[in-house]
Amino acid sequence: MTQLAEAARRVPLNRDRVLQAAVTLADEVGIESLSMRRLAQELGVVPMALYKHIANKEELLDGMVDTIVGEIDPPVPGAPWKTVVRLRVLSARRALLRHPWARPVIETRTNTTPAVLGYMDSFVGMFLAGGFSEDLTHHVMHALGSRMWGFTQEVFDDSAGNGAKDQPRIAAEAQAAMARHMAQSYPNLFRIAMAAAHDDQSVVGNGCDDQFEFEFALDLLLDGFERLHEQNWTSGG
Amino acid sequence: MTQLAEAARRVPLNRDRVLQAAVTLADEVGIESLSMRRLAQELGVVPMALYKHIANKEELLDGMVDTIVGEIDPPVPGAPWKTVVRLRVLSARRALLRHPWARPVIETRTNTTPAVLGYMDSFVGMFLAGGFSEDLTHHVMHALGSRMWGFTQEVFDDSAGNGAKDQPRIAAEAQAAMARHMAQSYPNLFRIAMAAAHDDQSVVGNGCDDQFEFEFALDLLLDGFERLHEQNWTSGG
DNA sequence: AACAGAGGTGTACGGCGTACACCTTTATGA
DNA sequence: TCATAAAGGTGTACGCCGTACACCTCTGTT
Repeated sequence: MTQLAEAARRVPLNRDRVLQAAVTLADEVGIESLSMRRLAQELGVVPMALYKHIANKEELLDGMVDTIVGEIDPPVPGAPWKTVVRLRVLSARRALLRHPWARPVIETRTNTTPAVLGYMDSFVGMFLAGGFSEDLTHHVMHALGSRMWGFTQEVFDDSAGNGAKDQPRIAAEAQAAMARHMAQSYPNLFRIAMAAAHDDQSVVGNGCDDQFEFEFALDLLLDGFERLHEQNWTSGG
Repeated sequence: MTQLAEAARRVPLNRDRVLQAAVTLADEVGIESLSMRRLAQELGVVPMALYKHIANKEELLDGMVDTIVGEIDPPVPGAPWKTVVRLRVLSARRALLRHPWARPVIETRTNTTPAVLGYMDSFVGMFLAGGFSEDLTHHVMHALGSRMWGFTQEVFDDSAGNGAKDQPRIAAEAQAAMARHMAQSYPNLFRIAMAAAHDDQSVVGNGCDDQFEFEFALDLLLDGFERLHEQNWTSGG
C-alpha cells in the first residue's frame, strides 16, 4: 500500500498529466475552485512542483483550452460546406457543454496557442473549400466568432502583426521567417490575412474594422429576423 | 487645505459615489486592478468602509454594470422596429467600448439586477411593438443575447422561476405576488414568458431549449452566409 | 566514483476578500 | 440640554491566492 503509493508518486509528473488533472478537477469542482495549490494537492505534490512543468497559471489555462480544442471532431469529409460547418460548430458546442468552465476561460485567453490557431485555420478552410471568397470568409469568421468560440480579430495581431511601437521593428529577415512559418502552418488563415491586407494600407497588421464586423453580423441577424417575421415563422411548439 | 480635505472627507460615502469611483477606476487602471482595497484608497477611506454601502465585491460589479446600462440610449420613438433595434444595439456597443472592462464583467454576472431586467424588457418591447409574435421575439432575443449583451436564458430562472427542489415550494400567495410584480415591472418579459410557458409543461420555469436556441441563431447566420455567397457579395473594400 | 541536471520541497512575500469588534459622529426626542 | 441609538468609518486578523527563491534528492552519464 505504502509502497504502491510510493511507486505511484514516483511516476514523474509531466505537462500532460498536469493538464489532464486540471481539466478533471475543473470539471468536478468548478473553475473558481481550481487553484494551483488545490491542483498540486490532487496530484499528491507540493504546489511549486507544478511550476517545473508549466510556467504559470495562465499557461495552465491555455493548456486546458488546448485540451478541449482537441475534443472537437474534425470536419466530416465530402459534405457541402454548410453541413460541414454546422456539424463542426455543434461538435464544438458539445465539447463546451462537457466542460462548463471552458467558455469563460476561453473568453479570457489573450494568448492564441498553436492548437487554437490550427482549429481556426481548419475552420477557415471549410468555407474556402465551399467556394467562399477570402473576403466573405473573413467576415463570416468574425460573425461566427463569439458564438461558438472566443476568437476575435486580435488573432491576426498576435500571429502576423508587429504592432509594438516602442521597440525597433523586428528584423526583416525574422519577419519573413515568421511569414513563411505562418504560411506553412496555417495556410488558410494566411490566405485571408493576405486578402485582407490588400484592401488595406497595412501589410501584415490586422486589416479588421471592428465596427464593420459587428454591423455585418448584426445586420445578418436583423435581416434574418425580418424574413422570419414576414413569413409568419413560428417555432411550431 | 487641511480643512478642505477634512470637509471633503466629511462628505459621507454612499452607494452611488462608490459605484462611480469604481467605474472610473476600472476605466483607468483596468478591471484586474480594481480591488476593494485600491478602491477604498482612491476614496480616502479604509477598505472595510465600503462594506457599509455594498454587500461585497459581487454586488459592486453588479452595480457597475447597472451604471453602464444607464448609459445606453433609450429607444428612438416612431421608427420602424429594425431601425430602433439597430440603433439601440449600436448604442449599447458604444457604451461597452467606452468601458472595456464591462464586457467580461457582464459575462460573469449571475444575478440579474432590476436595471438589466428593465433593459431587456424594453428590448423585448421593441420587437413586440414591431408586430413580432411572442414566440419569434423569444427566439430572437436569444439569438441577439450574447452578441451585444450578456443576457441568456437564465433570466427567466431568476425572475419568474421557482426551480429549487430541496426546499418546500414557495407559498402560492408569495408566488402570485411575485408574478404580479413581474407583470407590472416587466410587462414585455412577462408576455413572452407566459407565451413560452404555454408551449411547455412548466408554468413559470424557463421554457427554453438551449440547444434549439443555439441552432436557431446558428442557422440564421448560416442561411445568411449562403445568401451572400450565392450573390457573390463582397465588402467592397 | 563524480557529477550534472531534472524534478520535487519548504519557506516566505505581497496581494486578495471580508468577518468581527470597536470607535466616532450625528440626528433625535424627552 | 443631554442621553441615546443608529449610521458610518477604523483596525486587526484570518485564510486564501500566485509564485520567487534557495534548497535537497534522485537518476542517468561519463
